[in-house]
Amino acid sequence: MELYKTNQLKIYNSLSKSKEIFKPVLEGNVGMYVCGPTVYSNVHLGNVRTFMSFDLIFRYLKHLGYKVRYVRNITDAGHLTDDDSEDKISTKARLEKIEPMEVVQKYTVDFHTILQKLNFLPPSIEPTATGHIIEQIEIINDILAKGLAYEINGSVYFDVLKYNKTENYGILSGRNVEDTIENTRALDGQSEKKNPQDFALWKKADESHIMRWPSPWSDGFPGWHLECSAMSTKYLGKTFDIHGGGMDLKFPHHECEIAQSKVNNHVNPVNYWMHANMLILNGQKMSKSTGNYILPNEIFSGENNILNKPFSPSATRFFMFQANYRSILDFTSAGLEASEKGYLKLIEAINKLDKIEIGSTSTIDIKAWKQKCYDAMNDDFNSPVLIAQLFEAVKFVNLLIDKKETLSAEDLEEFKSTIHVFVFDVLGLQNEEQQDSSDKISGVVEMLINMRKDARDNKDWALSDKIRDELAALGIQLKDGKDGTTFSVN
RNA sequence: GGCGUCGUGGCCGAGUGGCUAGGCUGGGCUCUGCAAAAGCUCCUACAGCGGUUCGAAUCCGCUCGAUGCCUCCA
Repeated sequence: MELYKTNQLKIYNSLSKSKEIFKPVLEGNVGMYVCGPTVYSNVHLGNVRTFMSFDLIFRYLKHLGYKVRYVRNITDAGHLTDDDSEDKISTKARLEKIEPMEVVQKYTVDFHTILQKLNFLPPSIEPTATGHIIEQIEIINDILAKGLAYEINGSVYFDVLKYNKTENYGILSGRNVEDTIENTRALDGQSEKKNPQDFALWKKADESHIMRWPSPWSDGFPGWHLECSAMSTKYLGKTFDIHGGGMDLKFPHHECEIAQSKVNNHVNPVNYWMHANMLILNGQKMSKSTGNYILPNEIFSGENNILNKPFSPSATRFFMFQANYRSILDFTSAGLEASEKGYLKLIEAINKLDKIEIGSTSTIDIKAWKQKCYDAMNDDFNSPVLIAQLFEAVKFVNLLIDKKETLSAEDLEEFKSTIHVFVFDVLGLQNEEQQDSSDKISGVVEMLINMRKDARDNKDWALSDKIRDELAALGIQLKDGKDGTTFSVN
């Protein structure tokens, strides 16, 4: 039987601002859409955090036995820069003297490479905005026909005030349109709009604009909120289960999506809105536009001004999951170092699992422990609490090896498989320690351990300590236990 | 200015109307040739001020502080 039938999952819904019992539209199936990156520069760690949160959610939903269609788009057109109406992709192309689609390709590859290093599962569908121009034009036609958009000078804008007469623009972000009117006065640069809070569905391209498509209104490009509506509807239906993204997209982006889809399809597009919180650096949100950010590769290589040393992808992953996805997380060297130590401790325990001997009875309630792991994840994907339970498991492992506790064959098997499920399948961590110590290194170290044992038996402490210290200098730590010496590679 | 979120022990970070978070750091003990590892153990907390309550860090109000959005943004 599928696990989702016995696990009641609760999800925090941004729309209701409360945790709700998750019930998919179609039993056993989940449709999930997450706003992906705009590929005009390298993804920074803040971007990655959001995607990582949804990678965890994707992984857990799959583990529960749901058939998940996970759609994460690539925004390769459509974002306006603030100084003019050129879009971000073509601005960058001019700066770098290359074709717009070359920029798109370059940073899409970068995005995929980074996510692969961090052991992400690929989404089911990864559609691009430029691949769905026709669908977007269809939606604009429909909204125009329904009288909730208007055309001016070849551009089409969504009429927010008219929409708000019958619907609630601000339902997600808790705003009301009147406030928006008062407070966008200073920023009202685009005078062709009827009202400052109207947003573009289609923008006419000027002469210098390279990325452009024909449409009934002008040669131009789609507005930046439209692609998500078009692609989510196309692949997941008019109403689907989960829509995710960063907290900063709540307004206006997701608000606009709701408005577009409601007009287009007459139904609420999303049942559960999920928003991942921001990653903070130097007390400020990480952001490309302010320059306050760090790139994943800079973390892995150590080439940055923030961290004292390099950190592996799994250590970085572990750091992220030690905080809840809905909490603001502060990125610091000390924080990463603490997480790395915890991660290594966990992996070390996993590598020792095979040393546990089967006992005749069980002195630990493995079923109760396992249930706590599920309870944590069922409570809005509470990864920090799951990790706390995994550290309980580390404690168990050491006690079992010391024979201070015992497990029956059946319980031991369940214990091992549960650890593997949560550490590798759900959290998506990798056993980096094991990969680093090849058979050859293991053989050499085992030989040195034997030599050291002889020295210790002869009370030749000088030689014994020399072997230990020189190995330590190479990053190989020896650990003397009751049943001999083991080692770990850092 | 408007709409939000948050303020937990040395640090990072869960959670909750009365009952242990967890990790890192520091102290003690056990083990050990010594150390490390491992085990046990100790330390300290819920921004401030009021209110509700038998009882609040947890609910309500105010104050202070931080931060996000309101303009592209994960």
